[in-house]
Amino acid sequence: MAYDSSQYPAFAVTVDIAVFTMVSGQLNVLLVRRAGGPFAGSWALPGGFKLPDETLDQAALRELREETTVDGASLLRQFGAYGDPGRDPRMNVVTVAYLAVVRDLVGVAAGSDAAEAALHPVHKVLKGRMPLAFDHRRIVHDAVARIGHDMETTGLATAFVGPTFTLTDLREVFEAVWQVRLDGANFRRKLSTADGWVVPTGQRASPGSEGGKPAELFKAGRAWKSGGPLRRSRSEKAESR
Amino acid sequence: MAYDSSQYPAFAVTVDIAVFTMVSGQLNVLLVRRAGGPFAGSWALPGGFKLPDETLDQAALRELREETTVDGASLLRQFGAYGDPGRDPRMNVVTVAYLAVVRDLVGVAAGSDAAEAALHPVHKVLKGRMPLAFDHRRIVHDAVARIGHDMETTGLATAFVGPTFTLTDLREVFEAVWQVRLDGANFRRKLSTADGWVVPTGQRASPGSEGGKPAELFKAGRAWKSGGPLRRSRSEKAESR
DNA sequence: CTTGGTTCTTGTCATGTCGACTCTCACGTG
DNA sequence: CACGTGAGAGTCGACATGACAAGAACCAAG
Repeated sequence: MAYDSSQYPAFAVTVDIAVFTMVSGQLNVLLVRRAGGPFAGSWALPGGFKLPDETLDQAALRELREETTVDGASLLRQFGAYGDPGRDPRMNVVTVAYLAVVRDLVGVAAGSDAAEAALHPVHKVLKGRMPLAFDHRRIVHDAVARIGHDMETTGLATAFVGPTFTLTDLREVFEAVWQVRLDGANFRRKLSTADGWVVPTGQRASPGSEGGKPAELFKAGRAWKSGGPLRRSRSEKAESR
Repeated sequence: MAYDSSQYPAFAVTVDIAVFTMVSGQLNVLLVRRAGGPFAGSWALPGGFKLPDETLDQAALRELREETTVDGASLLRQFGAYGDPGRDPRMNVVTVAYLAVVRDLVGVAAGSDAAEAALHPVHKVLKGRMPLAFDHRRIVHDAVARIGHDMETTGLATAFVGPTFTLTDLREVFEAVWQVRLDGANFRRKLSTADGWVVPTGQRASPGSEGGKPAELFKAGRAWKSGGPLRRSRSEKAESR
């Protein structure tokens, strides 16, 4: 068996990154409008070609910085590879998909390869008739499923909130991603039973215009390193989203 | 932006498959001895190059059949992509890793690209000093972690046992993969509380040479479609394996 | 055929967790 | 200063869990 590399099919390898954030209680995903090439003008996930001298993780980080102004830092997470024939009309492309969760997406700007960048509610992207380039709709769908799953087994939920947060902030993350309603009192009991989920800061948030008792501000504890505090019930998990 | 495919770095894309099975209460992985090329003579995961006109899933299925006599059927599961520079000395290769779980691995034979195929206990591969080709040791490590994880959230555990099984058979799967000891009585209670985990067949297994009451034979119920019956406790999950 | 050892199976009990609910507290608004 | 609102604390019953004990069904040795 000879190892002439020319006898094996050549592929381009790309990375695509699904960046999620919370906008007024709704899960949103960052999309860019393609400036050229196939699907020009369509919304797509930010991404680009992997270079030979970088790892996949590094490529994802680089592309995210190039196409948007998001600095994904350390919360990039690979979750799938997509290589169906014909998924890119130009050539054979296998893409490795990453997801990231950020809390503030204020400086969303388009990079060199993108004409525009904007946040879109996930439910509109998945359920509505909003065509995405390539198979990116499927990738977004898988990413959302992965987020819901990882919030059970990792501390991913804390990535949606800031360094300090109220329990209501955190609860709304679970409610939005899992599409459930959680009892605030039980949520507090679960999170504050001496486990290290949340650490009180002593400060209080100022109530909204509708009044109410000011909520305590917490920061995330150590327990999130090895899992999440809540698990979806079997019936909740069966939801299709 | 021009779309001349020659201006983008070319990669070879491969699929590697980690096939796991249970041998006398121990988790084993199927490895092949490389017949030629880099790492000739070393043990490696079965795998090979993806072709342009097939999906990644199809490539994994094909390679598994070519290099071994395993017919992985529908239980192939993609779990990661690996593309570090230099992981293959020949060229730029990105590999997409799959895992499979089978119950009977009697007809293990080497295919065209492999000189030999054999099962190896996972703990020897990971902890002992058994060098694998490329970064396959890391891939096996990730695959084992994924199996342990998926056994909490999918019905993967049932893939280790046959169409009918005793509760002890099934319990040993959890014990071997999670490296824990489970109480047989509580395990039975959990699995048989009218949920549809196990369905009695009415038959009984014949006890081993050491005697004992013959165990009931069950078949898997519907509940495994949407999760697993057991969850690891936080302390168990912290184990490094 | 009896005895001991082994495994499977059923049962019990104390403890812990979970969902649902009520009540009080502290704020803003009219 | 009442009132609405959201935060936080407490209660209760249902259920799940871990630990353990005891009975049932088999094998093997004496």
